[in-house]
Amino acid sequence: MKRRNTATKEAVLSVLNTSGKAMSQVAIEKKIDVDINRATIYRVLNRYCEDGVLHRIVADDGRQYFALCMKCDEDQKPLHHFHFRCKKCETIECLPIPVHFSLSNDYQVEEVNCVLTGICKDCTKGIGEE
Amino acid sequence: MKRRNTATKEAVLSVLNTSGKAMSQVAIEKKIDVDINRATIYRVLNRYCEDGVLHRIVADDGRQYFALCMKCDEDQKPLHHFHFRCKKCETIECLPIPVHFSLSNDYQVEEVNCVLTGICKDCTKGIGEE
DNA sequence: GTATTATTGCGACATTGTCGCAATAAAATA
DNA sequence: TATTTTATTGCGACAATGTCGCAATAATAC
Repeated sequence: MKRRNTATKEAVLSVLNTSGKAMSQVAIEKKIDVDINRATIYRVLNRYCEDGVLHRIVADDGRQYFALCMKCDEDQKPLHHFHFRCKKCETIECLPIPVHFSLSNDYQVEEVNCVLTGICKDCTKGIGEE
Repeated sequence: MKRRNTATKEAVLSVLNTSGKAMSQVAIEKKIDVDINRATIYRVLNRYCEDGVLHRIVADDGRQYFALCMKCDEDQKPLHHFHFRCKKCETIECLPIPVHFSLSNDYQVEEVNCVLTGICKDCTKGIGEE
């Protein structure tokens, strides 16, 4: 299925790009200046995930977050990495820490989802916006 | 607040004990012979988590799972470990694989939630019940 | 046996994520 | 440029998850 360029898609990507962090649908909707339907945002995000533009993180708050992940582009292959969810500024950032584990090969690992939760660097230092 | 012994609480713990895996509220409710209210199960589970009897895992399906985690008792301190969610038999098991990461100490890590998803050992071998 | 209060069932609620349908608009075609 | 094709969108609805307040129940202490 071919993809079309729309203002909506670009707006979503732009928000994620400038934030540099993983964002939930709600956070994206808040940051976007235009008014985009909730379901549409989810569809745009899901399509970007299919196309490998974004990756999805499910945090321990049970919500989905979506990130562009700059780090992925530096390496050839996007390695699984840890994420950090800050309870204070309510953002999720991709940590440049790869996830390592060794599992007997009768397990078929398809997805890796690792999230650390707490207070992030900026908020610890008091830089984080409330 | 003191805790009281009730049939409900014991039934929930018993189900988790015999299963040996992490279970969701729905899975627990299905396995339990008696009829227990949904909200009550959640409250029982949350109380057990507060008391350190259970630990909570949020999987990448966005749902909470609760486990007794035998491995935790062998060591003095319950180390953070990986979990494996099987898409086929829809169970989550605690893997005896500790989670390692080093993060600069201006991050305050409060929770660790690591879940691998795919097809588990038993289901790969065809042992897993459908 | 009685009093205290932790626990439970019930109903209600907010939130999240998805889906079907009709309307819209981007891209391809003539 | 005008027309066709069909990807995208908005809207409404839905199921599922997890929580909470309230009144009723029952475990423990007295």
